[in-house]
Amino acid sequence: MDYKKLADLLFPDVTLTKEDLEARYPKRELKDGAIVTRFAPSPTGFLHIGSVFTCLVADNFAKKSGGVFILRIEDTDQNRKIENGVKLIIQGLNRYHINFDEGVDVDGNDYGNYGVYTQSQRKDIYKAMAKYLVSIGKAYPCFCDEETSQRDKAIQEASKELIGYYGSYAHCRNLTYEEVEENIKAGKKFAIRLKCESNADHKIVVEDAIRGTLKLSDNFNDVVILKRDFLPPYNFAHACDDHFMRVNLVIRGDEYIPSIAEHLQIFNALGFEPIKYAHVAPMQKMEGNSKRKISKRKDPEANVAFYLEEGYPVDGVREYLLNVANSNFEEWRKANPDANIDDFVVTTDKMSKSGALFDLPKLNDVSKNVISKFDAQKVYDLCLEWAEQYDKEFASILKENKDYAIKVFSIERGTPKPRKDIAKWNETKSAFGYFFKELYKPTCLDDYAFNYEKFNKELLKKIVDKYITIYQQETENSIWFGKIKELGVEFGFADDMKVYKANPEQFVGHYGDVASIIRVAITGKANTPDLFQICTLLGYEEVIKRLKLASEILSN
RNA sequence: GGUCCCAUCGUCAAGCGGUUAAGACACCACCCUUUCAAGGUGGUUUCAGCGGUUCGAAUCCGCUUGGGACUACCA
Repeated sequence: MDYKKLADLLFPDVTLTKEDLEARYPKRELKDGAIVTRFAPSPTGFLHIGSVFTCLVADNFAKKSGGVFILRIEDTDQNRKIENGVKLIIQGLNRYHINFDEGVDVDGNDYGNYGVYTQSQRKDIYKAMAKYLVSIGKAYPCFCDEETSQRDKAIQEASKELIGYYGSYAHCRNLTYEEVEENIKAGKKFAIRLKCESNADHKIVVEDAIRGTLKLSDNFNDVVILKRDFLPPYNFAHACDDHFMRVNLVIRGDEYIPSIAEHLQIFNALGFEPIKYAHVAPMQKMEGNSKRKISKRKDPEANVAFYLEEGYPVDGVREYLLNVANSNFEEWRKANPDANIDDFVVTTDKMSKSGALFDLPKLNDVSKNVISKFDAQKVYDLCLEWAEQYDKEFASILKENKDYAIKVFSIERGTPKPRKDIAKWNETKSAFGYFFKELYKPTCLDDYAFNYEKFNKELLKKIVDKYITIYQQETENSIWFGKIKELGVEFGFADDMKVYKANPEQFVGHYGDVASIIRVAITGKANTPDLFQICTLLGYEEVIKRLKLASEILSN
């Protein structure tokens, strides 16, 4: 068989050669150990949080090693492609401060010397390489239709044989030149298949950067490397693109582990150096008693939009994800509490082999810590940015009361032990809303269970009423608090915690309880920052107004 | 079904043949207390099971169980 002739018959228009491509995409001149890697999404839906995770890791590898991080769009499946898919991905990634050295921008323009970076525009490369494989006898045209493969599959299933296109099921593997020519003349469309030289009994051993040594069964299938539409499936595009983009570490989800053998076979047939892999475990989610991969369909938290909507600060999510990525991150953060997150070096050997369960409470904790370190201006800016998109009412209140709002956010901020009231911006309103007249809702004090039988409605009202008569705008916290204590003593509360603890039955409660009553009366909340500062910000009139309101509600 | 991957507290996890089996989140208790938080201290809870190898196993090897992935002209 003259393979060269066959190749020309199949690809009469293709003149591009492997040598041309090797020359067009020369080896990169980078320092030793530089990692060239890529993120290669398919524009088939929203941006998945797992993608952000993988990108964070990949970006870190590339940047820290003096390498390159590439964005490549894998849009060879024309059926699953969605409108604006690419834009969605890039914008989402940019929100999380992930930037590429080469790739495609939001407007679809390429940047970098190893492009183009969109697979549907790289057809000439795939065709050239497919032609090359045919010309050296390592690939062949396949005219089989879907019916044939369905039928074969049914037979294989029934007889418990391996499922695939191999052996006697590889109908087109040994077609003669004349038969191929005849089919083409008849107008039959064809795909290109790799001529597999191995079998399932053969085992291969692969070193994975995360998994370590992997023992896999070899591929036995004559896999399709060029579909009937002459676009490659993932396997062939992966080999051609990662080779010619001079990628040296492929970071991808572990669902690809079973196809490593197939991919390496393609690299080998092509005469490419085998590539290194790092297979990342996917994020998981609890369902019933078992874990499962976090799913685009079922889980809102799979979509990065979820975190944006909830108002998780970008730095909080990034920090959480890094926490999941590398077990020593926490240690590093402890040692470098104020360091920039970008200074952390992610390593493959510290990456978990099994998928981490997405832990929202942990995210909240991380996020609270991150926010607690922001200054008031930053809290204001980020919160407003969030509110403008997701809570217009709150946004306009923030804008109208900018200086005031910043003062609110300043309470106990910038201290060695800053408050940790909020984990995400959508909590700001409920945590600080009472500061704003528009959002303050008086609450019935009696609804609060103070856990003391003696705390009846009448007593509460008496305390509030009395406080109204003695309240003054103080300049000193100590004076203000002294009055709270005095007020308590008058109604039988202890003004000394130790005395109270020694004989709790002798008192109605302690000064903390008095403060709580006043706190709820003024703010409608049991948990707030320092009440004195709140009163100062609110101003005398407003405080009195609210106390009167509280008293009124109690008399009903 | 076949192939492969994975398995330490409720969750994230250190661990690499000898440890009282770290730490973090969550939960509980206590302490501190000029309120609320924060903080401090302590606690509950873990090596999936069974067999080997070894003086010695969470660690190495088998099997079992459980979970997951793949099994497309999807990626």
